[in-house]
Amino acid sequence: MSEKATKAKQNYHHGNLRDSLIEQATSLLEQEGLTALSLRRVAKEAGVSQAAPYSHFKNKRALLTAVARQGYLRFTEQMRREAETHDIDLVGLGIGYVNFALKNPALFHLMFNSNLTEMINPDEIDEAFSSGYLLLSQAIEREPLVFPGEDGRELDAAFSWSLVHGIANLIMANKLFQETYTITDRRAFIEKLLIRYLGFGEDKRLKPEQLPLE
Amino acid sequence: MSEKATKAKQNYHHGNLRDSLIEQATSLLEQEGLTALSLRRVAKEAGVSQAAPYSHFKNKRALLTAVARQGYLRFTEQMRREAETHDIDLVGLGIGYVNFALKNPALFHLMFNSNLTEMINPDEIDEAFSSGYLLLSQAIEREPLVFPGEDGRELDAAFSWSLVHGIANLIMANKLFQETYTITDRRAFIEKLLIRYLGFGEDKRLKPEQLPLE
DNA sequence: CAGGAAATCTTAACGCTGTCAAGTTACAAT
DNA sequence: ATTGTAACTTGACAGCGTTAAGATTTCCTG
Repeated sequence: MSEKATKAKQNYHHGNLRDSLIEQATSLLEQEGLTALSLRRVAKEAGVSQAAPYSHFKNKRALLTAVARQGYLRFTEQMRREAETHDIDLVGLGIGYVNFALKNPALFHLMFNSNLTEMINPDEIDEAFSSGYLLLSQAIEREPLVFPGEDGRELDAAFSWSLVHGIANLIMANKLFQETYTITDRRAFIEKLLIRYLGFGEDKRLKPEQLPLE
Repeated sequence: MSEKATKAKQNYHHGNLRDSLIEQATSLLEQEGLTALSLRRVAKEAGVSQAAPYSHFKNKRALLTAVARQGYLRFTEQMRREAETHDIDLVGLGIGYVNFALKNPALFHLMFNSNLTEMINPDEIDEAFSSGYLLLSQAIEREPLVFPGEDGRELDAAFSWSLVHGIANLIMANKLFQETYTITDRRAFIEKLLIRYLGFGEDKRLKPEQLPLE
Protein backbone atom coordinates (compact mmCIF):
# COMPACT_ATOMS: atom_id res chain seq x y z
CA MET A 1 0.00 0.00 0.00
CA SER A 2 2.88 2.36 0.90
CA GLU A 3 0.61 4.85 2.58
CA LYS A 4 2.26 4.26 5.92
CA ALA A 5 4.38 7.36 5.81
CA THR A 6 1.88 9.67 4.17
CA LYS A 7 -1.20 8.96 6.17
CA ALA A 8 -0.57 6.37 8.84
CA LYS A 9 -4.30 6.62 9.42
CA GLN A 10 -7.55 4.88 8.56
CA ASN A 11 -5.95 1.71 9.75
CA TYR A 12 -7.56 -0.22 12.52
CA HIS A 13 -4.56 0.62 14.62
CA HIS A 14 -3.96 4.31 14.75
CA GLY A 15 -0.28 3.97 15.55
CA ASN A 16 0.14 7.11 17.57
CA LEU A 17 -3.20 7.62 19.20
CA ARG A 18 -2.00 8.63 22.65
CA ASP A 19 -0.04 11.64 21.44
CA SER A 20 -2.70 12.43 18.91
CA LEU A 21 -5.36 12.57 21.62
CA ILE A 22 -3.28 14.94 23.73
CA GLU A 23 -2.71 17.13 20.72
CA GLN A 24 -6.36 17.25 19.72
CA ALA A 25 -7.45 17.86 23.29
CA THR A 26 -5.01 20.75 23.65
CA SER A 27 -6.16 22.28 20.42
CA LEU A 28 -9.83 21.86 21.30
CA LEU A 29 -9.14 23.30 24.73
CA GLU A 30 -7.64 26.51 23.39
CA GLN A 31 -10.06 26.94 20.52
CA GLU A 32 -13.37 26.15 22.16
CA GLY A 33 -12.68 26.10 25.87
CA LEU A 34 -12.77 23.55 28.63
CA THR A 35 -16.55 23.25 28.60
CA ALA A 36 -16.64 22.21 24.96
CA LEU A 37 -13.91 19.65 25.45
CA SER A 38 -15.57 16.26 25.57
CA LEU A 39 -13.81 12.93 25.35
CA ARG A 40 -16.11 11.90 22.52
CA ARG A 41 -15.25 14.96 20.47
CA VAL A 42 -11.53 14.46 21.03
CA ALA A 43 -11.90 10.88 19.87
CA LYS A 44 -13.87 11.90 16.81
CA GLU A 45 -11.30 14.57 15.97
CA ALA A 46 -8.58 11.94 16.18
CA GLY A 47 -10.57 9.70 13.88
CA VAL A 48 -11.29 6.91 16.32
CA SER A 49 -14.33 5.62 18.09
CA GLN A 50 -15.73 6.98 21.34
CA ALA A 51 -14.16 4.38 23.59
CA ALA A 52 -10.75 4.24 21.94
CA PRO A 53 -9.18 6.74 24.36
CA TYR A 54 -9.73 4.25 27.17
CA SER A 55 -6.95 2.11 25.72
CA HIS A 56 -4.51 4.89 26.58
CA PHE A 57 -6.08 6.84 29.43
CA LYS A 58 -7.93 5.60 32.46
CA ASN A 59 -10.53 8.33 32.14
CA LYS A 60 -11.08 11.89 31.01
CA ARG A 61 -9.14 13.26 33.94
CA ALA A 62 -6.08 11.24 32.98
CA LEU A 63 -6.15 12.76 29.50
CA LEU A 64 -6.53 16.27 30.89
CA THR A 65 -3.70 15.59 33.30
CA ALA A 66 -1.48 14.66 30.37
CA VAL A 67 -2.51 17.86 28.61
CA ALA A 68 -1.64 19.92 31.68
CA ARG A 69 1.62 18.05 32.08
CA GLN A 70 2.67 18.85 28.54
CA GLY A 71 1.53 22.40 29.17
CA TYR A 72 3.98 22.70 32.05
CA LEU A 73 6.78 21.38 29.88
CA ARG A 74 6.00 23.84 27.10
CA PHE A 75 5.68 26.60 29.67
CA THR A 76 9.04 25.88 31.21
CA GLU A 77 10.73 25.57 27.84
CA GLN A 78 9.33 28.88 26.67
CA MET A 79 10.30 30.67 29.86
CA ARG A 80 13.78 29.25 29.69
CA ARG A 81 14.23 30.45 26.12
CA GLU A 82 12.99 33.94 26.94
CA ALA A 83 15.15 34.12 30.01
CA GLU A 84 18.21 33.05 28.06
CA THR A 85 17.79 35.42 25.14
CA HIS A 86 17.34 38.48 27.35
CA ASP A 87 19.84 37.25 29.95
CA ILE A 88 18.18 35.69 32.94
CA ASP A 89 16.33 38.24 35.02
CA LEU A 90 13.30 38.25 37.30
CA VAL A 91 11.35 40.91 35.46
CA GLY A 92 11.86 39.17 32.14
CA LEU A 93 10.72 35.95 33.68
CA GLY A 94 7.60 37.65 34.98
CA ILE A 95 6.81 39.05 31.57
CA GLY A 96 7.25 35.60 30.08
CA TYR A 97 4.90 34.21 32.69
CA VAL A 98 2.12 36.67 31.95
CA ASN A 99 2.84 36.23 28.29
CA PHE A 100 2.21 32.52 28.43
CA ALA A 101 -1.00 32.95 30.38
CA LEU A 102 -2.37 35.44 27.87
CA LYS A 103 -1.40 33.36 24.89
CA ASN A 104 -2.79 30.10 26.31
CA PRO A 105 -5.50 31.13 28.76
CA ALA A 106 -7.49 27.90 28.76
CA LEU A 107 -4.36 25.78 29.12
CA PHE A 108 -3.04 28.02 31.88
CA HIS A 109 -6.37 27.73 33.63
CA LEU A 110 -6.26 23.97 33.37
CA MET A 111 -2.72 23.91 34.72
CA PHE A 112 -3.21 26.15 37.72
CA ASN A 113 -6.89 26.57 38.50
CA SER A 114 -8.33 23.12 38.06
CA ASN A 115 -7.03 21.41 41.16
CA LEU A 116 -10.21 22.34 42.92
CA THR A 117 -12.59 21.08 40.26
CA GLU A 118 -10.70 17.82 40.16
CA MET A 119 -10.29 17.89 36.43
CA ILE A 120 -6.65 16.88 36.73
CA ASN A 121 -4.63 14.71 39.05
CA PRO A 122 -2.06 16.99 40.71
CA ASP A 123 0.31 14.18 41.69
CA GLU A 124 1.07 13.31 38.10
CA ILE A 125 2.27 16.79 37.16
CA ASP A 126 4.45 17.64 40.13
CA GLU A 127 7.65 16.72 38.37
CA ALA A 128 6.81 18.66 35.20
CA PHE A 129 5.82 21.59 37.33
CA SER A 130 8.84 21.72 39.58
CA SER A 131 11.29 22.00 36.70
CA GLY A 132 9.60 25.32 35.96
CA TYR A 133 9.75 26.40 39.55
CA LEU A 134 13.49 25.91 39.45
CA LEU A 135 13.76 28.78 36.98
CA LEU A 136 12.09 31.11 39.45
CA SER A 137 14.37 30.02 42.28
CA GLN A 138 17.46 30.60 40.17
CA ALA A 139 16.33 34.05 39.15
CA ILE A 140 15.56 34.94 42.74
CA GLU A 141 19.03 33.88 43.80
CA ARG A 142 20.52 36.52 41.54
CA GLU A 143 18.45 39.35 42.95
CA PRO A 144 19.32 41.30 46.09
CA LEU A 145 17.26 40.48 49.14
CA VAL A 146 14.34 42.81 49.77
CA PHE A 147 14.42 42.12 53.49
CA PRO A 148 17.22 40.46 55.42
CA GLY A 149 16.57 37.28 57.38
CA GLU A 150 17.04 33.60 56.91
CA ASP A 151 13.72 33.10 55.13
CA GLY A 152 14.35 36.11 52.91
CA ARG A 153 14.83 34.09 49.73
CA GLU A 154 11.76 32.03 50.33
CA LEU A 155 9.63 35.07 51.02
CA ASP A 156 10.98 36.86 47.98
CA ALA A 157 10.18 33.85 45.83
CA ALA A 158 6.66 33.55 47.18
CA PHE A 159 6.16 37.27 46.77
CA SER A 160 7.41 37.39 43.19
CA TRP A 161 5.48 34.40 42.09
CA SER A 162 2.28 35.48 43.80
CA LEU A 163 2.46 38.92 42.24
CA VAL A 164 2.99 37.62 38.73
CA HIS A 165 0.44 34.85 39.16
CA GLY A 166 -2.10 37.32 40.49
CA ILE A 167 -1.56 39.69 37.58
CA ALA A 168 -2.03 36.87 35.09
CA ASN A 169 -5.18 35.62 36.78
CA LEU A 170 -6.77 39.03 37.20
CA ILE A 171 -6.15 39.88 33.58
CA MET A 172 -7.67 36.57 32.53
CA ALA A 173 -10.68 37.34 34.74
CA ASN A 174 -10.90 40.72 32.99
CA LYS A 175 -10.67 42.57 36.27
CA LEU A 176 -7.41 44.49 36.13
CA PHE A 177 -7.93 47.18 33.53
CA GLN A 178 -10.36 50.01 33.13
CA GLU A 179 -12.34 49.60 29.97
CA THR A 180 -10.98 52.76 28.44
CA TYR A 181 -7.54 51.23 28.24
CA THR A 182 -6.21 50.47 24.79
CA ILE A 183 -4.07 47.45 24.16
CA THR A 184 -0.97 49.60 24.16
CA ASP A 185 -1.98 51.05 27.52
CA ARG A 186 -2.36 47.57 28.90
CA ARG A 187 1.03 46.44 27.75
CA ALA A 188 2.64 49.50 29.27
CA PHE A 189 0.72 49.01 32.49
CA ILE A 190 1.87 45.45 32.93
CA GLU A 191 5.46 46.36 32.22
CA LYS A 192 5.36 49.21 34.69
CA LEU A 193 3.85 46.95 37.32
CA LEU A 194 6.51 44.32 36.95
CA ILE A 195 9.42 46.70 36.68
CA ARG A 196 8.38 48.77 39.66
CA TYR A 197 7.44 46.11 42.12
CA LEU A 198 9.47 43.18 40.90
CA GLY A 199 12.64 45.10 40.13
CA PHE A 200 14.29 44.53 43.48
CA GLY A 201 17.57 46.24 42.86
CA GLU A 202 18.48 49.31 40.84
CA ASP A 203 16.00 50.73 38.34
CA LYS A 204 15.43 48.41 35.49
CA ARG A 205 15.13 49.20 31.83
CA LEU A 206 12.16 48.19 29.73
CA LYS A 207 12.58 44.96 27.84
CA PRO A 208 11.82 44.96 24.12
CA GLU A 209 9.36 42.30 25.10
CA GLN A 210 5.86 42.67 23.78
CA LEU A 211 2.87 41.34 25.59
CA PRO A 212 0.23 39.86 23.32
CA LEU A 213 -3.00 40.93 24.97
CA GLU A 214 -4.95 39.66 22.01
CA MET B 1 -53.75 23.16 57.85
CA SER B 2 -51.65 25.76 59.66
CA GLU B 3 -48.44 24.21 58.45
CA LYS B 4 -47.55 27.27 56.48
CA ALA B 5 -45.13 28.60 59.04
CA THR B 6 -43.66 25.30 60.11
CA LYS B 7 -42.99 23.70 56.77
CA ALA B 8 -44.11 25.89 53.89
CA LYS B 9 -43.17 22.94 51.75
CA GLN B 10 -44.69 19.96 50.03
CA ASN B 11 -47.10 22.37 48.43
CA TYR B 12 -47.30 22.55 44.71
CA HIS B 13 -45.86 26.03 44.94
CA HIS B 14 -42.65 26.11 46.83
CA GLY B 15 -43.00 29.71 47.93
CA ASN B 16 -39.35 30.67 47.98
CA LEU B 17 -37.76 28.46 45.41
CA ARG B 18 -35.42 30.99 43.86
CA ASP B 19 -33.58 31.74 47.08
CA SER B 20 -33.74 28.12 48.10
CA LEU B 21 -32.03 27.07 44.86
CA ILE B 22 -29.23 29.57 45.34
CA GLU B 23 -28.77 28.36 48.88
CA GLN B 24 -28.69 24.67 47.95
CA ALA B 25 -26.36 25.35 45.03
CA THR B 26 -23.95 27.26 47.26
CA SER B 27 -23.97 24.52 49.83
CA LEU B 28 -23.50 21.81 47.24
CA LEU B 29 -20.71 23.83 45.66
CA GLU B 30 -18.71 24.09 48.85
CA GLN B 31 -19.38 20.57 50.04
CA GLU B 32 -18.91 18.55 46.88
CA GLY B 33 -17.34 20.92 44.40
CA LEU B 34 -18.27 22.46 41.11
CA THR B 35 -18.11 19.19 39.21
CA ALA B 36 -20.71 17.54 41.43
CA LEU B 37 -23.04 20.50 41.17
CA SER B 38 -25.76 19.54 38.71
CA LEU B 39 -28.98 21.40 38.18
CA ARG B 40 -30.93 18.22 38.73
CA ARG B 41 -29.31 17.60 42.09
CA VAL B 42 -29.93 21.15 43.23
CA ALA B 43 -33.58 20.77 42.27
CA LYS B 44 -33.87 17.47 44.09
CA GLU B 45 -32.22 18.96 47.17
CA ALA B 46 -34.75 21.79 47.12
CA GLY B 47 -37.54 19.24 46.86
CA VAL B 48 -38.76 20.13 43.40
CA SER B 49 -38.71 18.46 40.02
CA GLN B 50 -35.85 18.59 37.58
CA ALA B 51 -37.27 21.39 35.42
CA ALA B 52 -38.57 23.61 38.21
CA PRO B 53 -35.44 25.79 38.31
CA TYR B 54 -36.24 26.98 34.81
CA SER B 55 -39.12 29.01 36.22
CA HIS B 56 -36.56 31.16 38.03
CA PHE B 57 -33.37 30.87 36.03
CA LYS B 58 -32.82 30.88 32.29
CA ASN B 59 -30.27 28.09 32.56
CA LYS B 60 -27.61 26.61 34.79
CA ARG B 61 -25.27 29.48 34.12
CA ALA B 62 -27.85 31.97 35.39
CA LEU B 63 -28.11 30.08 38.66
CA LEU B 64 -24.35 29.93 39.06
CA THR B 65 -24.16 33.63 38.28
CA ALA B 66 -26.60 34.31 41.11
CA VAL B 67 -24.48 32.16 43.40
CA ALA B 68 -21.35 34.09 42.44
CA ARG B 69 -23.20 37.38 42.83
CA GLN B 70 -24.25 36.51 46.33
CA GLY B 71 -20.71 35.36 46.98
CA TYR B 72 -19.38 38.79 46.10
CA LEU B 73 -21.87 40.43 48.44
CA ARG B 74 -20.91 38.12 51.29
CA PHE B 75 -17.25 38.66 50.47
CA THR B 76 -17.57 42.44 50.56
CA GLU B 77 -19.60 42.39 53.75
CA GLN B 78 -17.08 40.16 55.48
CA MET B 79 -14.13 42.26 54.37
CA ARG B 80 -15.87 45.42 55.47
CA ARG B 81 -16.52 44.01 58.92
CA GLU B 82 -12.94 42.84 59.34
CA ALA B 83 -11.61 46.15 58.13
CA GLU B 84 -13.82 48.08 60.54
CA THR B 85 -13.05 46.03 63.62
CA HIS B 86 -9.29 46.30 63.17
CA ASP B 87 -9.45 49.85 61.79
CA ILE B 88 -9.23 49.98 58.04
CA ASP B 89 -5.80 49.00 56.77
CA LEU B 90 -4.40 47.41 53.65
CA VAL B 91 -2.68 44.50 55.32
CA GLY B 92 -5.82 43.62 57.28
CA LEU B 93 -7.80 43.74 54.09
CA GLY B 94 -5.35 41.40 52.44
CA ILE B 95 -5.60 38.95 55.30
CA GLY B 96 -9.38 39.07 55.03
CA TYR B 97 -9.11 38.41 51.31
CA VAL B 98 -6.96 35.32 51.70
CA ASN B 99 -9.15 34.29 54.60
CA PHE B 100 -12.26 34.29 52.49
CA ALA B 101 -10.60 32.35 49.71
CA LEU B 102 -9.42 29.65 52.10
CA LYS B 103 -12.77 29.36 53.83
CA ASN B 104 -14.78 29.24 50.62
CA PRO B 105 -12.43 27.88 47.98
CA ALA B 106 -15.03 26.57 45.56
CA LEU B 107 -17.08 29.74 45.77
CA PHE B 108 -13.98 31.89 45.35
CA HIS B 109 -13.03 29.84 42.34
CA LEU B 110 -16.49 30.31 40.85
CA MET B 111 -16.31 34.04 41.47
CA PHE B 112 -12.89 34.71 40.01
CA ASN B 113 -11.74 31.81 37.88
CA SER B 114 -14.81 30.78 35.94
CA ASN B 115 -15.01 33.58 33.43
CA LEU B 116 -13.02 31.50 31.03
CA THR B 117 -15.09 28.35 31.32
CA GLU B 118 -18.22 30.43 30.81
CA MET B 119 -19.92 29.02 33.85
CA ILE B 120 -21.09 32.48 34.91
CA ASN B 121 -22.16 35.63 33.09
CA PRO B 122 -19.69 38.35 34.10
CA ASP B 123 -21.98 41.26 33.20
CA GLU B 124 -24.50 40.35 35.87
CA ILE B 125 -22.02 40.49 38.74
CA ASP B 126 -20.16 43.69 37.92
CA GLU B 127 -22.16 45.77 40.36
CA ALA B 128 -21.81 43.29 43.21
CA PHE B 129 -18.12 43.04 42.46
CA SER B 130 -17.33 46.74 42.26
CA SER B 131 -18.69 47.45 45.71
CA GLY B 132 -15.92 45.21 46.98
CA TYR B 133 -13.32 46.89 44.83
CA LEU B 134 -14.25 50.18 46.45
CA LEU B 135 -12.88 48.88 49.75
CA LEU B 136 -9.51 48.28 48.16
CA SER B 137 -9.41 51.73 46.60
CA GLN B 138 -10.24 53.37 49.90
CA ALA B 139 -7.55 51.44 51.73
CA ILE B 140 -5.00 52.34 49.06
CA GLU B 141 -5.85 56.01 49.41
CA ARG B 142 -4.76 55.92 53.03
CA GLU B 143 -1.40 54.38 52.29
CA PRO B 144 1.69 56.34 51.25
CA LEU B 145 2.62 56.05 47.60
CA VAL B 146 5.30 53.49 46.83
CA PHE B 147 6.43 55.38 43.76
CA PRO B 148 5.52 58.93 42.85
CA GLY B 149 3.76 59.69 39.58
CA GLU B 150 0.26 60.39 38.45
CA ASP B 151 -0.66 56.73 38.02
CA GLY B 152 0.87 55.85 41.38
CA ARG B 153 -2.43 55.06 43.06
CA GLU B 154 -3.59 52.91 40.21
CA LEU B 155 -0.37 50.97 40.10
CA ASP B 156 -0.37 50.51 43.85
CA ALA B 157 -3.92 49.19 43.71
CA ALA B 158 -3.15 46.77 40.89
CA PHE B 159 -0.01 45.65 42.68
CA SER B 160 -1.72 45.09 46.03
CA TRP B 161 -4.64 43.26 44.58
CA SER B 162 -2.51 41.12 42.29
CA LEU B 163 -0.25 40.11 45.14
CA VAL B 164 -3.08 39.10 47.43
CA HIS B 165 -5.03 37.42 44.65
CA GLY B 166 -1.95 35.51 43.60
CA ILE B 167 -1.28 34.31 47.12
CA ALA B 168 -4.86 33.12 47.49
CA ASN B 169 -4.80 31.30 44.17
CA LEU B 170 -1.43 29.66 44.69
CA ILE B 171 -2.45 28.42 48.11
CA MET B 172 -5.66 27.02 46.66
CA ALA B 173 -3.61 25.32 43.96
CA ASN B 174 -1.44 23.87 46.72
CA LYS B 175 1.69 25.36 45.24
CA LEU B 176 2.91 27.90 47.74
CA PHE B 177 4.13 25.89 50.70
CA GLN B 178 6.68 23.20 51.20
CA GLU B 179 5.05 20.07 52.44
CA THR B 180 6.96 20.11 55.70
CA TYR B 181 5.15 23.27 56.76
CA THR B 182 2.72 22.94 59.60
CA ILE B 183 -0.47 24.90 59.67
CA THR B 184 1.06 27.36 62.11
CA ASP B 185 4.01 27.84 59.80
CA ARG B 186 1.67 28.58 56.96
CA ARG B 187 -0.27 31.18 58.89
CA ALA B 188 2.94 32.90 59.91
CA PHE B 189 4.26 32.78 56.37
CA ILE B 190 1.20 34.43 54.90
CA GLU B 191 1.24 37.14 57.53
CA LYS B 192 4.91 37.82 56.95
CA LEU B 193 4.33 38.00 53.21
CA LEU B 194 1.54 40.51 53.51
CA ILE B 195 3.16 42.64 56.18
CA ARG B 196 6.49 42.83 54.41
CA TYR B 197 5.43 43.49 50.89
CA LEU B 198 2.04 45.09 51.39
CA GLY B 199 2.96 47.25 54.35
CA PHE B 200 3.86 50.32 52.36
CA GLY B 201 4.68 52.65 55.20
CA GLU B 202 6.30 52.11 58.54
CA ASP B 203 6.72 48.61 59.94
CA LYS B 204 3.38 47.08 60.72
CA ARG B 205 2.42 45.03 63.72
CA LEU B 206 0.90 41.59 63.43
CA LYS B 207 -2.86 41.52 63.49
CA PRO B 208 -4.53 39.12 65.93
CA GLU B 209 -6.12 37.74 62.80
CA GLN B 210 -5.97 34.02 62.35
CA LEU B 211 -5.91 32.38 58.98
CA PRO B 212 -7.94 29.18 58.75
CA LEU B 213 -5.85 27.06 56.41
CA GLU B 214 -8.17 24.10 56.60
C1' DC C 1 -66.97 36.67 44.65
C1' DA C 2 -66.16 34.84 39.93
C1' DG C 3 -63.24 33.90 36.22
C1' DG C 4 -59.53 34.36 33.40
C1' DA C 5 -54.56 35.45 33.12
C1' DA C 6 -50.13 34.62 34.71
C1' DA C 7 -46.87 32.42 37.42
C1' DT C 8 -45.18 28.13 39.14
C1' DC C 9 -44.37 23.47 38.96
C1' DT C 10 -44.55 18.36 36.84
C1' DT C 11 -43.88 14.88 33.46
C1' DA C 12 -41.82 13.31 29.36
C1' DA C 13 -38.64 13.52 25.99
C1' DC C 14 -34.35 14.93 23.22
C1' DG C 15 -29.41 14.65 22.34
C1' DC C 16 -25.14 14.74 24.60
C1' DT C 17 -21.90 13.10 28.06
C1' DG C 18 -18.40 9.67 30.64
C1' DT C 19 -17.77 5.03 31.22
C1' DC C 20 -17.89 0.04 30.87
C1' DA C 21 -18.54 -4.80 28.93
C1' DA C 22 -18.08 -7.68 25.14
C1' DG C 23 -16.50 -8.63 20.88
C1' DT C 24 -13.22 -7.73 16.76
C1' DT C 25 -8.93 -6.77 14.50
C1' DA C 26 -4.05 -6.33 14.04
C1' DC C 27 0.42 -7.08 15.53
C1' DA C 28 4.34 -9.55 17.88
C1' DA C 29 6.64 -13.44 19.60
C1' DT C 30 7.24 -18.10 19.68
C1' DA D 1 1.38 -21.01 11.70
C1' DT D 2 -0.48 -20.39 16.30
C1' DT D 3 -1.30 -17.99 20.09
C1' DG D 4 -1.39 -14.14 23.20
C1' DT D 5 -1.82 -9.37 23.83
C1' DA D 6 -2.60 -4.74 22.77
C1' DA D 7 -5.58 -1.55 20.20
C1' DC D 8 -9.84 -0.56 18.69
C1' DT D 9 -15.28 -0.90 17.74
C1' DT D 10 -19.97 -1.51 18.92
C1' DG D 11 -23.58 -1.19 22.04
C1' DA D 12 -25.40 -0.07 26.23
C1' DC D 13 -26.23 2.53 30.75
C1' DA D 14 -27.16 6.29 33.83
C1' DG D 15 -26.77 11.11 34.41
C1' DC D 16 -26.63 15.62 32.40
C1' DG D 17 -28.88 20.40 30.49
C1' DT D 18 -32.70 21.83 28.21
C1' DT D 19 -37.28 22.18 26.05
C1' DA D 20 -42.31 21.35 25.18
C1' DA D 21 -46.75 20.44 26.83
C1' DG D 22 -49.72 20.21 30.35
C1' DA D 23 -51.28 20.61 35.34
C1' DT D 24 -51.89 23.40 39.47
C1' DT D 25 -52.00 27.42 42.13
C1' DT D 26 -52.08 32.32 42.94
C1' DC D 27 -53.19 36.83 41.53
C1' DC D 28 -55.62 40.40 39.34
C1' DT D 29 -59.71 42.42 37.45
C1' DG D 30 -64.55 42.86 36.99
